[in-house]
Amino acid sequence: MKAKYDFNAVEIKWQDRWVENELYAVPDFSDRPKYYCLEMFPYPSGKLHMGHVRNYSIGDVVARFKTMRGMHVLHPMGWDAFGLPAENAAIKHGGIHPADWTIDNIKNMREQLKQLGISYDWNREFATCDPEYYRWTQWLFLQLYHQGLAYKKLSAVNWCPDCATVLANEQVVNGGCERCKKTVERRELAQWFFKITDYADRLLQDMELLEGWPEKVKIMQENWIGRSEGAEIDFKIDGAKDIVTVYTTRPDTVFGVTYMVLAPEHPLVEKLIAGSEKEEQIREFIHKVKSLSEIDRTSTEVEKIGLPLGVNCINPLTGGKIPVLIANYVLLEYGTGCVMGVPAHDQRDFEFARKYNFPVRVVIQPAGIELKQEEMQSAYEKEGFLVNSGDFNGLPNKEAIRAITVYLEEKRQGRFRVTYRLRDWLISRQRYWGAPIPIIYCDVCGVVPVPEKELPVLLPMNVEFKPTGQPPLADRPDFVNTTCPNCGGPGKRETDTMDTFMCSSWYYYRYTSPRETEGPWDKAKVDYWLPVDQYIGGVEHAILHLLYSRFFTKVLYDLGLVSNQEPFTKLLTQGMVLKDGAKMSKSKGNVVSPEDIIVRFGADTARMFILFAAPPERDLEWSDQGVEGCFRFLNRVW
RNA sequence: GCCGAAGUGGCGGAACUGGCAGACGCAGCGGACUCAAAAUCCGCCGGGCUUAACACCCGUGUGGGUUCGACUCCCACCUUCGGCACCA
Repeated sequence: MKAKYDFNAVEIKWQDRWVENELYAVPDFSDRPKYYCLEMFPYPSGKLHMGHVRNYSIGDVVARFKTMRGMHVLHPMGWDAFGLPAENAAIKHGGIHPADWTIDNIKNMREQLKQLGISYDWNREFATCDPEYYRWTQWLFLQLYHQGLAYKKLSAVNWCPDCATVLANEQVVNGGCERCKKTVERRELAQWFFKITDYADRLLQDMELLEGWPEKVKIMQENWIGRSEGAEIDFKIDGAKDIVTVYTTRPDTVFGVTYMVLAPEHPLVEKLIAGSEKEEQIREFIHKVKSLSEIDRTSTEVEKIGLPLGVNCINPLTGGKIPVLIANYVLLEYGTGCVMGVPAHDQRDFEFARKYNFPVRVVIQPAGIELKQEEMQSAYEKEGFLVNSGDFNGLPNKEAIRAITVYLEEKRQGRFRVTYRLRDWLISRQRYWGAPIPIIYCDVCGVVPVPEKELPVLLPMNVEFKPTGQPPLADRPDFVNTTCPNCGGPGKRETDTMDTFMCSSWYYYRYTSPRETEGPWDKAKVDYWLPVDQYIGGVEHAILHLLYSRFFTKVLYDLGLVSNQEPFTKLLTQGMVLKDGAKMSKSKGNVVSPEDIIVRFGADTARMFILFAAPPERDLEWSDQGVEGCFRFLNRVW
């Protein structure tokens, strides 16, 4: 009879031999066609979970398949090692340094990946918290800075009271912190931003290059960028020199404007109410709206409240006077922070006008029916022909959009404008465990970038970790106080660190030349290997990580640092691993640990089951019996 | 509300371009081996009507339609999941 399938002996024997022979070490170049297979690198949280096993098993199959087909395959692994959990662990179990915690976890997870038998070239491994790595993260920040793509501005930011840190819009989920779910508040802080909005159009247009991406991911990015075409129109304030500029996608309805609404934070508001008798009342209202958390502020459930400023503006087309107010539903960040109210042709405006008794003025009539403002039960938002609109009467409203904008442009009271929902990328974090932003503030010279030869700006090791709201680095005088590289006078270092999404926006270039010291990478090697032929990871990165990586690639392309316009040719978003119909999570207690499975059945059983049980892009329902079935199968094969 | 995806046996899921629905695995049932059990091996395994067997009928979320032929295409609807959400 055949010997029993002793998976333990077999797996260890071969894994040792792979290491001995450096079987998966990949030379930098080859005559064979290249293939770059990449799985999203993990955050070293402690141990591998089934999602990792699935992700890396899929990648391993692709890499091995392409190798067997005679291709020269790059299949590397590394660590997304900066981030909050390390710091939280340090805060929670005092005495553990985030660096030690992270390094420990990496050691564990590396061991587990080796046990799984994934065919990585471990010679190319790195962690984003290595100074030799974040040196180049900082260098890249400087490149963006020199391009005018990094800027600092005071702005209301999302503040998580629990994590005592600022969150990107992207990290706010349903008004709560992405990590701890705590309701997010608003605070004014000076923050560093990247001008990703400058690239909005290219990010949108180049999506046609991404044939190997799931349609779903492309649509999500498209919606996130949220391009909209319209016009800016200037309304003069009656009896003053000031101008209110609105953004609208419906310039065809300008004749129907019966009120005007500014965001409470709009810069003009202060000026308009100064000295007015209602000043106090208005201030109070503004304060109330501002203190509202993001969740209350943006919820559709919340009642729309407006407050007249006691000022009128002039409709540039009719010359008529229109009352100006402020309201909680108008957002400063979108468009111009100001909306014109057209109750007859916008449902939201219709409801608002009902509440505050603003007139409903019909300016678009559908063919065949006559709309009467007194009888309208809802706004008419569809197509029609212009009425009550002076010289534009009779025009189909689609044509009127263009005609009216052109007319306003000639009068210099309006212009075509494209707006995006996408906001600039906020990269400042008031946290310790991240790459320091390489900037020095000098009383004489102002904002001074750290000279490239002085990089990296090292993260000091000896720091207190307490969520005081002050960045921990600010408590270290020997870090903060420095000399200005420009004038040699006293300078203070920036104490914010960078969003970890920044570290993960370029790591796939680093694998091509992981020990490079003259630059972030060797261009010849990047040109050889990039773009990544197959990228594999969870859908949860459909927007953030993938959009940021695309943005970075375009900036790098413009700087001549890379030759590819897009980073990832093909993308596979694998489904989640579920148990009992829910995502595996500690809180639900339905976690199956890869370790146990490997001990009981061996890595091959684990890999086989996870590949076999569901198609890669679909969610996978965990089944203990299915695992046993795979194990039995392997026994039979053996 | 808007955008998107998915609904197939007891379960996970196959079915590539409109051509034998249910591959493969799990569970279940029957058998072999065994004193017995586990393991292993063999057979059956959507429902109905039959049943010695052939044959026949119904079946891919619901209701219509196109077609010689529909899980597959078209229209309407229902359910579930994911994303966005006062975006002017």
